[in-house]
Amino acid sequence: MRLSSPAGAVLPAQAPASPEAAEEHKCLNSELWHACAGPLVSLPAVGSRVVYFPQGHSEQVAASTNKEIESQIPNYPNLPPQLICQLHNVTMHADAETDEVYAQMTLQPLNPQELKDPYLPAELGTANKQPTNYFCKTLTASDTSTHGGFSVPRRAAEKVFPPLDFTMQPPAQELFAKDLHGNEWKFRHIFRGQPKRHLLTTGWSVFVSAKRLVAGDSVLFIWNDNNQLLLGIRRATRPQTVMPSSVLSSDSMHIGLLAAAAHAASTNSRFTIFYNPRASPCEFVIPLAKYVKAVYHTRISVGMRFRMLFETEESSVRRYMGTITGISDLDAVRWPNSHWRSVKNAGWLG
Amino acid sequence: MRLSSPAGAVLPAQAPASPEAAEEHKCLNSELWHACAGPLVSLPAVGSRVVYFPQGHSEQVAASTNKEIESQIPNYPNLPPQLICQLHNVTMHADAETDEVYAQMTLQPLNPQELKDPYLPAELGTANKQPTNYFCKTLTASDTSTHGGFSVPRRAAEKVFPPLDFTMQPPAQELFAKDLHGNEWKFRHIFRGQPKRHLLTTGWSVFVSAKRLVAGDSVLFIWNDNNQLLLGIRRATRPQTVMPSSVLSSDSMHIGLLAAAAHAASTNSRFTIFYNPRASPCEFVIPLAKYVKAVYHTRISVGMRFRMLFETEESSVRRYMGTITGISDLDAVRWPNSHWRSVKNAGWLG
DNA sequence: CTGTCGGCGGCGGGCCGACAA
DNA sequence: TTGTCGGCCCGCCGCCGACAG
Repeated sequence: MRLSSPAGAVLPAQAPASPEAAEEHKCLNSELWHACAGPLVSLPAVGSRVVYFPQGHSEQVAASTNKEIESQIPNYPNLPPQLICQLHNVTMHADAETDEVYAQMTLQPLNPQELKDPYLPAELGTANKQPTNYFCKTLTASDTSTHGGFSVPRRAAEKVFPPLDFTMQPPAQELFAKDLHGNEWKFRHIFRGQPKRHLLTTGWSVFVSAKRLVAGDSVLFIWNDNNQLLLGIRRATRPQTVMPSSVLSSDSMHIGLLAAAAHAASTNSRFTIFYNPRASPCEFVIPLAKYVKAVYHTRISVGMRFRMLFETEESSVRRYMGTITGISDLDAVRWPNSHWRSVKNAGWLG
Repeated sequence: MRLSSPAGAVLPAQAPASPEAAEEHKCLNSELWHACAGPLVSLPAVGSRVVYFPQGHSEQVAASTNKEIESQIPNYPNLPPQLICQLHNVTMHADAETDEVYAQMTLQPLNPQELKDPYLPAELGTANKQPTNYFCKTLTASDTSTHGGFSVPRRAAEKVFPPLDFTMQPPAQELFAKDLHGNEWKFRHIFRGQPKRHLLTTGWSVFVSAKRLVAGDSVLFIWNDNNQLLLGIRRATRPQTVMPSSVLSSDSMHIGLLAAAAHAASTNSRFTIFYNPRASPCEFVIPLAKYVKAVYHTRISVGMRFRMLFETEESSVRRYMGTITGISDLDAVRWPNSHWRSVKNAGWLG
């Protein structure tokens, strides 16, 4: 028998007896999930009211299946371009194969009288506070090579890792870090070399192989309030990384998404969607209060300057300014009066 | 840089410049596809008329997403339990990750007048003739171990591989075999040991790692009429092997499947489905002629004995006899008068 | 005939400091 | 401060025949 396969089947230290059970019942670490998702991703609060954009959802599915939307899709005249819903449930997940983070949301369209309820300020959505004791490093060729280990940036090691005992020569310790699935990984952390530097040696290459990391991907360590070390990854955005599903045609998926929303809207019943923050850059479920504020309380007009937040490679946030050059519907036939991307943002780089 | 990753990224010898292009434009080797699919899987002929069972399709999707069908799904009163369609296109595919074979079909529901056309005998579907010069072996622990190579059954080697030059000591040659994606794999074939036996040595472990084969999986070699060696795999049916998609909820997928079929039926337009022969044991697209013959020309009654074909582990076909114990609809509320699995086959093992 | 094992040789994984950017 | 490299050691990959079922 192939006992320690290099092909990702390597068991991390102290793997739980049943990973599926852990995935199903235990709550995914919220801090780590948000860190992997990035600073710009926030999830609406459970119980709050949100606006769901079928068109945006459709774009995400199109991006995930690498298929542009065909024109064969039937019209759903009863499905409005935006659906105001009660958010009954939000659960955070991570793909078992790729560790890609995504969220599952249970939505219920509201009937006209429920729409009249005043909204609470809390419904604006809680800000996604990134953890304080964490660092994120983009892997170099040396980091992912089999020739050596992982070079830890000095400040990062001092801030995030437990302090080394410098009376030892060389100073070294064992680190245990939990990933999104709750699996624990063991690394040897050593301070050596000339000049001295922090390194992760034994255990590192197993992690790289199992997660199939390549140069350009990023790793992320968090030291949380419970004195636990958490470990996440953010893969570099590689083109053509997703592959078409062989379960259902992309056309049927699009129809399913629309028909499910239309059916839920007509019967005021719950439906379930997946939100992949890193698969497509569009949030298609946003807090109702934020939407109302944006659409009704702000007067948008051509020539107005605006501000956008962008995530840089180092995961900091930068601001860009632009000028609005036009306002129109993207697809006026299918989605009349939709506010989805109705603001043309051409010129924002100028 | 990690030049030869063990995690399936190992490039086989003479890989095509663009695998995606090969996958898209070149036709998958039909012989190999059918061999991997197994002797009981046959595809209807392009241009023929077929019967499509939404209920069976639904079962496949349920099996692929590991989710039982929820009751939230709307009714499609205009969608009959079986849909007679023109089969416009059939393409054979293989999953890029797992090599799992599946077929894509383009169907168009027929209008009432087209239904009156007499059907041709050819529409019964061409029998799936398995290739003659082939062998299939279930991998042992030794075969998948890193300790050694692959032990080739003697008769298989003599029948399928090119003859060795027995004047050499030991007799040996290099074999090149193409997989479903058109990638070529190189193996050293040697006849040695005491007693003498055929072995694949150098190159074998790379193949095992890349395809992530484990003991219990099967490999399949074909020597075709063009004197090419073809190489396929059949994975052992492992429970819980498929994982839920994070693109679309399984509920939405079910709705999409039904809504797509209903829309196509009402407009007589084309729709696309995927058929995964090894994911679920149910053929939900069958030749019209076969269906007509089975339903109308055969009188099915309780107590009647019948015959079923089964695929054994060694891929031969065995026949079992049984007795029909009852006739009923599986889901009389949702699918009244459906012939899908309307024959209860309890007792067929007796 | 063929599955598994002990033997063993050699490649490459992986730990080290040197050096330079 | 940290990315890459030469040096080097040893663990395990993988080729061999020996056996036995």
